[in-house]
Amino acid sequence: MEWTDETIARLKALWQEGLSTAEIGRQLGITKNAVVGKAHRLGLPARPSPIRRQDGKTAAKKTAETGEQAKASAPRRTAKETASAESAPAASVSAVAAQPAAVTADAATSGEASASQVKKPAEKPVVVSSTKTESAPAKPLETVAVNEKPAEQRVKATVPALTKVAQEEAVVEKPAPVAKKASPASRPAAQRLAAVMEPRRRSATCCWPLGDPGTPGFHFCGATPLPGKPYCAEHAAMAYVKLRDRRENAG
DNA sequence: CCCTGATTCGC
DNA sequence: GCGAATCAGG
Repeated sequence: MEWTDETIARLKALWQEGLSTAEIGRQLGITKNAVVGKAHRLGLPARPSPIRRQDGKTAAKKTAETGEQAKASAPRRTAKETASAESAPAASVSAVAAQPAAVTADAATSGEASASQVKKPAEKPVVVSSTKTESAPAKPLETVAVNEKPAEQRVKATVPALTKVAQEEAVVEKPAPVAKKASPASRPAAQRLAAVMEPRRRSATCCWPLGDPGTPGFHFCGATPLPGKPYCAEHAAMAYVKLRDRRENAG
């Protein structure tokens, strides 16, 4: 994997948005291991994990093993076939969304998530978390955009297609005709703040992140998004892909 | 089983 | 530095 500034930036952005490592990996066309490893090396903040390993023990065990059978090098390399499981046939046709969860807020609003299988989406650190953006130094208009970025909305990727349809229907609200980028400063601060904190409003522009957040060059796609989606048609196609099929085309 | 993230360690 | 293998919890 060639970690260009581009990919690193995207990793950072997606990581900071709270996407799962596997999710990030799929979008970048790499494995979750690569994502985690890189994130770890970059010193990115560890995100809530239910797991914590009992240190020392396993390490000692491994050390002992390698110590004893130093000759039998690279045993697990051969087990590489196991990895095929990940890139294996994506028979599942059901789920569709990568992170179309934006809907969570909207669905809740309309009160009909029909979420028999939706796992309490609200318990995730969704919208609020995106407020802690590190790209604050940017221009005000970007600050606004940041709060509408992709991950502000993530839902369990396991959301069934049916539910997704229901959600999309629930989202058919008309986005306020607000020219957010056009004249942010022309609006009263209160209004701008309100706009920022309004989770239900769909972005007026495609929020696909480009570049490194926190740097002047960072920007969002900016194209006209699909109705009810944070991305333009082009990037929505990249973001909303079948669960298992993503690794190929992402990137 | 599926998912998740963290760590280790050969390369 | 990289990431597959592995661990480990949900």
